[in-house]
Amino acid sequence: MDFQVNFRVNPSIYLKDPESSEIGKHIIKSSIDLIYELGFEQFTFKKLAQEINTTEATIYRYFENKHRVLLYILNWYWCYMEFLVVFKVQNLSSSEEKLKIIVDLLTSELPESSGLNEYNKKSLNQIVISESSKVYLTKEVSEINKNEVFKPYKDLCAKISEAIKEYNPRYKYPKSLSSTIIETAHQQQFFSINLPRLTDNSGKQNPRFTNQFIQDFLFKVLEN
Amino acid sequence: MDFQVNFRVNPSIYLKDPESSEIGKHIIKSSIDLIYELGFEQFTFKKLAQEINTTEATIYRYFENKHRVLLYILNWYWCYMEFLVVFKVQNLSSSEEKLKIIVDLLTSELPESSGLNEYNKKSLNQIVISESSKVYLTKEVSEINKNEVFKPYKDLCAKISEAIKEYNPRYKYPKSLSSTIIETAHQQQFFSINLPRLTDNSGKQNPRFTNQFIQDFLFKVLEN
DNA sequence: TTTATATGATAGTAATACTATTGTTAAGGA
DNA sequence: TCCTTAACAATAGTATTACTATCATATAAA
Repeated sequence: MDFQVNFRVNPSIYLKDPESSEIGKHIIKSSIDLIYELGFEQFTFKKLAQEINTTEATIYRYFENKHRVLLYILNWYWCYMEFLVVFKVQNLSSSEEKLKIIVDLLTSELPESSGLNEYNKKSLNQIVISESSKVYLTKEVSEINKNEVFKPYKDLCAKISEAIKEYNPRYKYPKSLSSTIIETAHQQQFFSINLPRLTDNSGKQNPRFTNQFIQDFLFKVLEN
Repeated sequence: MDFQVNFRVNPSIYLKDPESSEIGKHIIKSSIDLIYELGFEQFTFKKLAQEINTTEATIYRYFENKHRVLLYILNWYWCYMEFLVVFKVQNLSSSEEKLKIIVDLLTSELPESSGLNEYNKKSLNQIVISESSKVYLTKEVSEINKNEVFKPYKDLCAKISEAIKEYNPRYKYPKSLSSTIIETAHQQQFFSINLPRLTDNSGKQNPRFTNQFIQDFLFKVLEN
């Protein structure tokens, strides 16, 4: 299956829709590459402008600031992840299978399809792991949350919690467990690479480690 | 019990030991207040200097940059938390009790003792919740990790994983489970306040929620 | 053809994240 | 006692960041 997937990202995130022009698409594509390369703190609109041969002024016509760009990228990711969850889980009768698929999706790299202006999935993946929490860990969360900009994250969380409830309707914390496995998926991958002594994956560098840890954990928690 | 606790923080974090002078102690104390008040991004050495009636130049003699100050504060916190864990868990024979105490410590506010130049524990607590991951979620993690600056975190993690192994020696992921409950303790508290739909604590605002969630899942995971 | 819109080019500002220099004071050693 | 050193204050200065503003040009829509 190879088709174009697009999501309508909440308009309050941007000033001008980056999907509406070539330069806009270029902004997102190159932002993903640059944030991956430099880290979010060192990423600036000036560097981005140089990269895509335009000016800071132009980029500011699309986004208020770099935080909004990160928010846009993550909104896209959350929407895509929810789409993948829905898509891959449909027609499955076993709720155990559903949960396994979900854990796979959360801990594997995004599928690299061959669309033309596709984002670099490897970079996007690393951004999700290393930078995603910076999007809400800010003094202005409550303020920006008023515009529903975290809705795709909440929707993804709700979708996963449905599968959890299906597997065990008596479990009391389906949403917290969802957000925990989403965040833990990023964290344990980050720790495995950068601070392995915070994991049980030091040394061997088992690429399936996070997957195994979370799956083990999830089913034990949901056991009766 | 009311006594002075001090920890020797890794000297590579600072240029001049802030514990060695009044102004140094003032730097840490006021940094905690200001980072809490402004958030880490808006916190600057200029504002800090104004707050304590000194100059930027003086602060730069103690710390290379504000990231190091945050690292110092969190090192102190991790050391203190490990101390509390060791202290409160000693003499307990039941490993179940030990784990319950640990979860309590991770999800409650730090004890407010009455020492003189004590840090504001409420602010410190919020900093741990909202800012702690910024200390490692940076492109330079591996670089700064070489100086052992995350050792207190790893030690805390190791200490908790000992209690886990004691409770269930066959559990395969004690360290990952430790780091997961530490991080989840912060996350779920943050989400409860700021993005409650990512939790099962929306509306009611149960202050014991995070505690109950983590205790529930910890014992289910460690059950045989 | 007119007109609106998007972009490019350029300039400018306030704040940030530093570095450097110089002078004063106070403590410690000879 | 004098001499030295260290710590800090005061000040200045630089490069970069995070914007905002202005104006000219190209191009696509009316």
